[in-house]
Amino acid sequence: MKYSTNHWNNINKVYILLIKIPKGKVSTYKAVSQATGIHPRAVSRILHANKEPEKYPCYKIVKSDGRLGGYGGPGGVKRKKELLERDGIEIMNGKVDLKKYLHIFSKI
DNA sequence: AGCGCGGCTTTTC
DNA sequence: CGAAAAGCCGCGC
Repeated sequence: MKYSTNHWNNINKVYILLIKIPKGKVSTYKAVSQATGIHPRAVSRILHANKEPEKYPCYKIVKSDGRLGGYGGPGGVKRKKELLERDGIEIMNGKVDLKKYLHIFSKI
């Protein structure tokens, strides 16, 4: 099988990667997917089911083309944008400059 | 080159 | 069991 199916292990990996993202950087669903071996769909699902958003900043995960995608928290995407800007990330035309702000994960 | 459409995979209700 | 969800990729026009 191409992707991991161990629920607990997958969730763990995603959260670990999330907290490893330094301030002022973001990541993408795809990057997390590749780093963890989880399907992008599953990643989004895990992030949405995140029970501790303060610990695991799901807002730092954007789509592969730089757009924010969605946000399941209060305020929706607007809130997500604010949080990103608070971290010093510029959002131009509703998109994040991945070349500047994408965090590359070291091996997991 | 840009837009629209459908398929794919996993998790949750 | 069936459907939906915070996405991604490939194809056709």
